[in-house]
Amino acid sequence: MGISERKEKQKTEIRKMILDASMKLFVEQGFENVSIRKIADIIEYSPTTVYLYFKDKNEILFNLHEMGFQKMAEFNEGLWDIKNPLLRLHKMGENYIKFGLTNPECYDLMFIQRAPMEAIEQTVDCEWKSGDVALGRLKDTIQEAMDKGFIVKGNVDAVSMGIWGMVHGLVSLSIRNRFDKMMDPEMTIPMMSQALNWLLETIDLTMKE
Amino acid sequence: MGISERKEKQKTEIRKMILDASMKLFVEQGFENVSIRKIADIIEYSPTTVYLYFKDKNEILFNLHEMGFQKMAEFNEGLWDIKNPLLRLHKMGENYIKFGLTNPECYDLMFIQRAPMEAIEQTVDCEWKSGDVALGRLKDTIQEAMDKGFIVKGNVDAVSMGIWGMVHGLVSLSIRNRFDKMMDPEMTIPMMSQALNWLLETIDLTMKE
DNA sequence: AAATATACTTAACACTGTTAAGTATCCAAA
DNA sequence: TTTGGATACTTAACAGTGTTAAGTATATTT
Repeated sequence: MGISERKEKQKTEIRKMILDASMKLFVEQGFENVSIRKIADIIEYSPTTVYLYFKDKNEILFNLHEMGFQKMAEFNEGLWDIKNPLLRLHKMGENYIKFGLTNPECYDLMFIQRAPMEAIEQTVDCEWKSGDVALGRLKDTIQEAMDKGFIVKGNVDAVSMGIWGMVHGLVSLSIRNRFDKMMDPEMTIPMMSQALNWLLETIDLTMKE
Repeated sequence: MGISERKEKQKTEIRKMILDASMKLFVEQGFENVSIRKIADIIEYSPTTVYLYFKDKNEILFNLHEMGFQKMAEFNEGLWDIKNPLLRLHKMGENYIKFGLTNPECYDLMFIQRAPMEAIEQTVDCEWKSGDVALGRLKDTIQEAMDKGFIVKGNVDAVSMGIWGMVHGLVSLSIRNRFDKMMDPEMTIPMMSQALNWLLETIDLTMKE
């Protein structure tokens, strides 16, 4: 079936064109400028054509959100070679914050915007795979730190949630401008590092006694 | 100048009508249904009249955000009588999470949406007073706990930021549906409590030795 | 009575996501 | 070769959004 194969290829090629255009708009003009009409302009098709390749805008934004996770994965390359789980946890937290602050729009789409989750809702398996994978790595690291007696043993799920909550809270308060009027802009990053250090030093058992 | 006073009163009365209508839409139909035209419909004026009383929609949303902080303050009444700063800190955290989860749209406007901060940006003093007050209370409690030797001494600003970050992170991940596909919906609230307890127990020096 | 200030409205601009209906183009069967 | 149908795409429209310039009554002041 050479013909239907070529058809299929064309289908995925136009899908790629749409996603490329979306990404271009996203990185060059920001989230609010990713509109169906502007995408259509770039790929030189009519706006309605976009709907022949994607169910709705949420599905496009879900794909951008996935690319965000890929970018984050690249950003975290080399982290998984770190043997000491506590040190790895430290670097993971630092990287998470750094990634969020240097890619605020990307982070926003991944962890704040509703659109990608609404796209998942209308899917068959209805799973947030990217999120699961990312949290999984955190859990594994914390489990390992507990097993080795580096931090106090406890509910891994709750502790993971707490640590993720803290770094996400710091990043999202920052990129949604809740720190702007609260403190010197030059101090927010050091302060966030300090907050993370405080948490990780507090749970660290290796330094004590 | 009785006449200009009456004028002024009328001005504030219509402002109140607009805000009442906005709040009505907000609580009955949700954030996405607060539109200038719908507000105008309720108060039985034309949409453009709204702009004679408010600079833009952001200014209206800023006012709703302020009402949110008032609601939160009422929610927290009785907290300030608690003598033990560590216990108070505990209850503050619990209340913060509870408030966020029971008033998600309200919380969203207060701590996630951009609109209120954009309204502040175009103001004269350019200060987030409500945020300052709320964080101030957290700082005071943490300072007190440090002074009394209940928790490890450290940078109050960083610790406050960390704790606020964590509770905000948990609430915002929850109300922006990042936990939905991650765990049993019935377990998220207990899990969040557990995460908070874990943090506060970890920093608690009163139980140790 | 005329001029001016106040309060409000109409109409429009420039957008948004989305859908129903219509039109070419290509491919296969009669 | 011609006809019929699937494929790919477009036009036009719906139902909204925030916002502004310009116009119109009404009321007040000169």
